[in-house]
Amino acid sequence: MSRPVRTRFAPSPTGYMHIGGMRTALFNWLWARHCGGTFILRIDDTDQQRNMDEALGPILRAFRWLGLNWDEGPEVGGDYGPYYQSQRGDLYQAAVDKLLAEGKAFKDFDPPELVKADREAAEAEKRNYLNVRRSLDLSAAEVADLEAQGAPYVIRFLVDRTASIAITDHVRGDVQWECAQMPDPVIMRSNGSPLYNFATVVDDIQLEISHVIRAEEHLANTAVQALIYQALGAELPEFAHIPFVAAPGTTKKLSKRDVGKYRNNPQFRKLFDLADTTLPRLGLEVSDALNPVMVSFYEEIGFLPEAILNALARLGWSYDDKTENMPLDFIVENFTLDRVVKASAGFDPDKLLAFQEHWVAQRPLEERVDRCLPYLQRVGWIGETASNEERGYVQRLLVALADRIKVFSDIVGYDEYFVADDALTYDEKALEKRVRKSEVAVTLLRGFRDQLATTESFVAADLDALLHQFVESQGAKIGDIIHALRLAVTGKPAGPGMFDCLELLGRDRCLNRIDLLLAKVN
RNA sequence: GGCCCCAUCGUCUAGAGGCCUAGGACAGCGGAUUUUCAGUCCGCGAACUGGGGUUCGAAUCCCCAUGGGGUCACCA
Repeated sequence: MSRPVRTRFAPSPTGYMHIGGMRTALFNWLWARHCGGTFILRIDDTDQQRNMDEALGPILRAFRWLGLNWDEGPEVGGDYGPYYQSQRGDLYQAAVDKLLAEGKAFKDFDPPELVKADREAAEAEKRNYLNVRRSLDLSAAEVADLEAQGAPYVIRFLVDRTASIAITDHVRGDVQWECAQMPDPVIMRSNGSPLYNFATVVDDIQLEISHVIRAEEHLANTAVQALIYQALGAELPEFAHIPFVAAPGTTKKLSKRDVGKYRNNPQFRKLFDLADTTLPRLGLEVSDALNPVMVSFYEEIGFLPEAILNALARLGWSYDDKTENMPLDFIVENFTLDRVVKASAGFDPDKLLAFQEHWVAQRPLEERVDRCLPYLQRVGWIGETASNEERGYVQRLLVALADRIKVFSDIVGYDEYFVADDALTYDEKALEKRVRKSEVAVTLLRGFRDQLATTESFVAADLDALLHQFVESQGAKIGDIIHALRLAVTGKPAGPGMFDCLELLGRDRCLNRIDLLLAKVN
């Protein structure tokens, strides 16, 4: 039990990185880093024949974005490579040959249709399905004959149905199974490619994986895998079956297949709303690869890696009874398997947003500017290379916006600070209430417009004083005009402090916009 | 259905027999600040699935029930 810690995450190249899978990867990464061990990325592509760059790109990108580096795997290589299952055929073949030679596996010549019929028959009789070992009755000569004829066959691992198998799991404790009802799993297809349950064991042995940390949904697979370890004469790794990530507010596994349903999930709503309003502005749209179940969504929409990492780490793991906000290095230092809970953990968008707010608040202004600029460039509100002037303006805007920017793409919702005066859009409802139905407001606005035109200083504090003096001289209250003023210069009923808005926009734009509104209501 | 796993506030969790009239965080609600929104501050409501045991004592241990979930491929 004292071998070096080596953990792995073995994604299938699907073209996207699932948030639940990312959490599993994170736990593997954390354990390796906590122990000063090695974290490996292995690509489980035994069943894949698509474009590898396209399929793997988003996955590696997610790891890079979150800063989860891998010590061995694609692009970085390593002493145990290759790290693509599709390139490790020799290993699987050798293992199969060994099992075959020792009588621990057999060639099954039953055609797929027959196997299927067996299964359906069992089902019809409400009997538990067990594969029928017809091929086991074949003599050596018959087998040789069939092979000579080129008859297709799969290779099955021969389960000892009198045995039982047990593991000690770091989160589940002791778990055991009786093998009596266990079908002999196919370990190699008729085309010679290995199946997951087999390949993963062969790989984990060869890669000297010390801890297999994976989601609970793999617990059932573990029985046959453990049997294969034994048959191959290998020591079992340590297992830790962590709870799976559930859909918000449910105990059902978060699944890419249910993305459509999640739209109606009240707790998921916020994220989908964010996706629906912001993605299109960025020239993107919700898709199978880009939605709140996928890591790329959070990157595109402008979440901070710290927030995602913090939220993911807290899904099924805790440090103590009060610590919530934790930077990665703290988590690495304190992450242990014994503090992983057993019950499934529902992904909580609200909590994620809260982590995001916390970590954004920690970032220096300069960095927040840097993170917002790309979005503004994407929508064309500032130049491809931001001028110092533009940068300064965005910086002042961010100061005024303060905590209102939750995710960095939120900045594209503040078009009023960038569009031409005559392109400003107005909140109709507020306009009706605050301007059209309020003669006082219009009158005051007209009067204050002249004050703004002639006042010397156009900085927030002075404008504040100016307006207060003005309303006092008119025998009015600030509330009588301020909403109309806000509508006039920003078109919106809410936003940063009024005087910050005025200063930010500057005299010309303010006057121009007030005139435009006044003309509009007359 | 077989096998396996799980069960504390709405959610994420703390809790490893007395520290629990069950703690924290998020969300919710109320109040304060304020020109709006966001924020901030203060406060409130909110949970041990049920039943049997074991024990002086159980959220914590055991059993049963109930409920929820996962998995049963020539997918990973």
